[in-house]
Amino acid sequence: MVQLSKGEQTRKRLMDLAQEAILQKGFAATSIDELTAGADITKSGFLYHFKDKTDLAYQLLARHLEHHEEMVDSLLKRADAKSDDPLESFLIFLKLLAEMLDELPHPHPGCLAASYLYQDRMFDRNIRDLIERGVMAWRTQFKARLDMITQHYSNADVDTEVLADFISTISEGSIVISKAMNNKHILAQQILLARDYIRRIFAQS
Amino acid sequence: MVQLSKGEQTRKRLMDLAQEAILQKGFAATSIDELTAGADITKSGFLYHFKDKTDLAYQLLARHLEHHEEMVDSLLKRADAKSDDPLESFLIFLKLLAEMLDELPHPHPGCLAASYLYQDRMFDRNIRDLIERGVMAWRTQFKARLDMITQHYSNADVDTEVLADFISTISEGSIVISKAMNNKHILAQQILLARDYIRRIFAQS
DNA sequence: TGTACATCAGTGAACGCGCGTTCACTGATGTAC
DNA sequence: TGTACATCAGTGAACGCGCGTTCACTGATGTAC
Repeated sequence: MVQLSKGEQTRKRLMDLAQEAILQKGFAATSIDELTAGADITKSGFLYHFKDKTDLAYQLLARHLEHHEEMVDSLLKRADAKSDDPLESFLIFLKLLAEMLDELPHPHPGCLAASYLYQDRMFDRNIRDLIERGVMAWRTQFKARLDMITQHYSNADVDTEVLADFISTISEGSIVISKAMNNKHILAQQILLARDYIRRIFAQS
Repeated sequence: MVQLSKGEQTRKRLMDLAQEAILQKGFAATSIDELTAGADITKSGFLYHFKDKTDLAYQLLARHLEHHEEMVDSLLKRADAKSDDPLESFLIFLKLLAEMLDELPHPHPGCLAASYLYQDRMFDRNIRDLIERGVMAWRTQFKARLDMITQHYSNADVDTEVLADFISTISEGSIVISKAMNNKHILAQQILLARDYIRRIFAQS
């Protein structure tokens, strides 16, 4: 763990509080007042760390996308360490992802990008572009894996770009359905279905 | 089309404006003022139709779930008319759904239930229960279909409840990814993948 | 080692605006007898 | 056919509160010479 300075600690506390509140109530309903009350700081202290409220939104999204990328990279690496076969490795990755999500202590709080997308008129170009680049990065990463797989299993006729998006679709969709049903196991269940689909696509017939 | 009274027309205009605004900005950022300005009415006129702002939210969600149910029922009926085989009929349904979504003139504006779920602390029990019952209804309806299919194709080993949720997951997830990438064709692409998966599950080997 | 200055991490008061809600009232239309 | 009353679909003024932002200021820590 990196040691944080006093200012960085306050800043992190504000961002953590903000992320939780935004995922529960939305951006507009999350007030600077409630964050500063939670972080034991004044409103002016908040504005020392963030130039305004949308600056907070931007920083928060950037941090979220970074964390997400780190998490996926780490799982992909662990999967690669377990198999040299691209298909097998990707299936292991999906299994690790499902396991990780199922073992979270609380129900998944939601994806900040999805939350923003359902309020996107609140934000400017910069933020919408950041989301698009984020989702595009997931697509590119998964597509590269799937292209490698199709080279090894040429019997499969598949649009790897659409299939790459499928992983993102299942992730985002299962969060929504999990929230709706108040059932934290839905994420893992749905991801394992996607995994089964990919397995079937490339299964030798 | 049913003829609407003057009051019902105003009410519908308010609800249409509200739904669009909420899907774009979220509930908290959608003000009564902007709706009444759009509907050429005073704020007090709004409160004649809705007892308060959360009453609007409730009515809106109820209407959304009704519309959704009618749409799915109509597609299922059209599919049933084309085949007596439960698997074939379900596959036709998914194709009709994909076609319908792809032919929408504008990008899909989003699902009101998902929007609410990403702001659920704004709402009370009633609204959260309504969402849960809605998603549960989708599950029940699709599960019944899938159970019929498994009876005809007993070679398949499948959890029909999880697979029923899969349809909802893809629907919700593809809306999010479609918004992120600003590409309205993603919904149909993703639903056709889910369709392909179901076809493979029950394909004779 | 001392001093001057810069940066960090905030405080505190004030601002003006927009919000949801309350309340008393009203003209037009529908219904009972 | 006339009259009394009820309902429909609103108006208009006022309310108090919370919001994001601005501005001038400050004590503690770090850095240059």
